[in-house]
Amino acid sequence: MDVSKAERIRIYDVARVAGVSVATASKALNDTGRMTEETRKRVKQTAAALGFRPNAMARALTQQRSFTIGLLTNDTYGRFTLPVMAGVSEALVDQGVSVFLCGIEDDAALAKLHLDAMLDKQVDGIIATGKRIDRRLPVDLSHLSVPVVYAFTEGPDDAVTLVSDDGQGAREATQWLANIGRRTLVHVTGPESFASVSARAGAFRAVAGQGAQVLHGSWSEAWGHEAIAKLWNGDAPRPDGIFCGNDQIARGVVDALRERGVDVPGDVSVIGFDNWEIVAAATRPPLTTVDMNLKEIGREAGRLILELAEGKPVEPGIRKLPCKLVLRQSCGGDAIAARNQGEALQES
Amino acid sequence: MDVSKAERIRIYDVARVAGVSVATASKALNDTGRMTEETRKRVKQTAAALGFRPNAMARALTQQRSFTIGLLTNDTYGRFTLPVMAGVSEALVDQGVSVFLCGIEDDAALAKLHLDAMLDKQVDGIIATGKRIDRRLPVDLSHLSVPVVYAFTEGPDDAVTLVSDDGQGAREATQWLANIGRRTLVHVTGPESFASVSARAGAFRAVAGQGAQVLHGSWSEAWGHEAIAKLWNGDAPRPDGIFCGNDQIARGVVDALRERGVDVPGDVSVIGFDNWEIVAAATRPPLTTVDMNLKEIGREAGRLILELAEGKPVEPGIRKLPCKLVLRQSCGGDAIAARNQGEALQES
DNA sequence: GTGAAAGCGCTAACAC
DNA sequence: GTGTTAGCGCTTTCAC
Repeated sequence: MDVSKAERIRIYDVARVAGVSVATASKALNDTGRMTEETRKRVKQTAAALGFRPNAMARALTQQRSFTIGLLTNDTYGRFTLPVMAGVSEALVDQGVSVFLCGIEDDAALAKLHLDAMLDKQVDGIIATGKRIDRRLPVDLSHLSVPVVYAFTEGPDDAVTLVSDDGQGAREATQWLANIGRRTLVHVTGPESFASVSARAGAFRAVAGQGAQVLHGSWSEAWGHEAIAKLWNGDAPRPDGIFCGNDQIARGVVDALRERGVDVPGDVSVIGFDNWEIVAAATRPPLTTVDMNLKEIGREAGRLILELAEGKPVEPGIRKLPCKLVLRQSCGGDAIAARNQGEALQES
Repeated sequence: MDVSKAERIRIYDVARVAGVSVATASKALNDTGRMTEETRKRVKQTAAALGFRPNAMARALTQQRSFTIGLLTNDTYGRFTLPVMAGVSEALVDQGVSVFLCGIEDDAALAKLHLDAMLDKQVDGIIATGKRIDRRLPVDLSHLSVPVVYAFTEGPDDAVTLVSDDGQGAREATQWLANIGRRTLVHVTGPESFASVSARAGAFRAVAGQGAQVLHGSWSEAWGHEAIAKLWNGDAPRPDGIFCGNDQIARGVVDALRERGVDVPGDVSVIGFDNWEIVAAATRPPLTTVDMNLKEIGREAGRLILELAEGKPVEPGIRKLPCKLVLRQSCGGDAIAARNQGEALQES
């Protein structure tokens, strides 16, 4: 006889077996109310023995908390969303909070559909995320009855927003190139229209000098090749350090250099941005690159949405989380840089 | 005055405004029960006017259906899970069903944690998915009180399971190479331990001849390079058609060939497997490759879990969904192949 | 200390 | 046709 499909144990069953009322059982299990320590213990033991698990929906109905949040994203490819999602989930699973994932492309109607479905399901909060920090999702989340946290996507001014610190990441990368002795630096990056591109380019120039060259193109390997063709065929002095706007460009750059017989990292050091494993690890040599710590952004978003859901006050505004330089082999001079970095720190 | 945080409209409000009882309002809105068409219309209009949206949790409590399902995956990277997820979501969002995404790595404890959380939340069903079709998730889903569908991961024999048809995909790819006139075919693929590797290799040999060479290695670009080194430095006749086990290997193969001065697709045709955009599109030339139709697997999984949740009978067993050859430039001879393909079809 | 009773928002029998 | 009543499974006053 199959006992697997047995009905779920309800608190009513626990109460009956433990010889107490439903009310007492509830209080015992939730560590509320007053009662003999003995009673509480007995109820808990019976609950455990029976394998009782409270029905979250019933609980939500009374408590006005569903222990459920929604993650709205327009990043179908998942390059940005997945790490964020992983972080969110990691921060929330221990609190018993589950996450609805809603991919909305850039379709306003689809976004509304998902949003309404989530709201109907009484989510405790919504995390909005996307693929760039200067674009909004095609849906207005500013007047909902549940809290919203924006992570890696643009939100209203008075919202709680999390982004990576592009300036700091670019600064560290450029500084690293300088520290290992590279003197002629170039930044090969994406389209000027991206806010992150300006932020990174600005930081690059602040370290490399205002005259340092910045080349804009698409976010592709092809553009990396093209940029090297421009740099090597032109009249200007060739760079010995190249900081790229993302890993795909960096891979194109490294490939193009190798094809010209230029040694990386012997002759030229290259640093990427994103730390997208599939690209960075497969490059020959593997890319030294800037990691945006998206998972940490996710974790923080999870923590914040939880605090908001619990009614705790959270200071609105944009929070920039630091990036981290990940060392592989495309840069070289690690020992030198480490030493110089150490000195720089001591000086400050 | 901010009206945004206004309390949600309940069915009670609709009933009061429409001048009927709550029961009548419920029936009117759900198109059940009997009443004047006029009453029903009036109730619906008031509901719309007030912006009434039923509380899904309250509804779930009575109906025993939460309109929520769980997606369990151990594919952190998301290369397989994301398309599947997109398909699932696409099939379900119109039905008002939301999806809990749970990444469980290969951690049994984490899996249990997520599973329990979902079960507590009364999900109507669970879709299990992973990164290979011959491995199980680290959690037993076989005796749950909710239906389970396995998509791109191994399940029990009597379960409903969806996988891509590796044999058919490999057959089509190999046949294509033969159709464009390639005579010496080689298959460069992943570790023998993968069931999909055997399936693809078997289909390859069935078309290319039992003596056709199959090289096993890792799923990496590096292995693609290595394989070409072996093939070009050895004594055996060099192939003019190479079918690869995934796109990363294919990219390694194409790069290695180019570096040896071998023209792709002029001298050698290369076909990959996976249609992983980031790899396939960035390869020079872009890869012709086999797409596993993961999104369709997801859609089908969504449809099936819904039928099961509604109590409809679904035939258990493994369902293989067809793969599709995606033409880009690494293969060449499209016109020839198309003609031969056409003839082959007419003959059959 | 413990339990009876009310109620979260909705649906479904069953009266009228 | 429409309304009254009784729950779904749980938490929470408030008596006792």
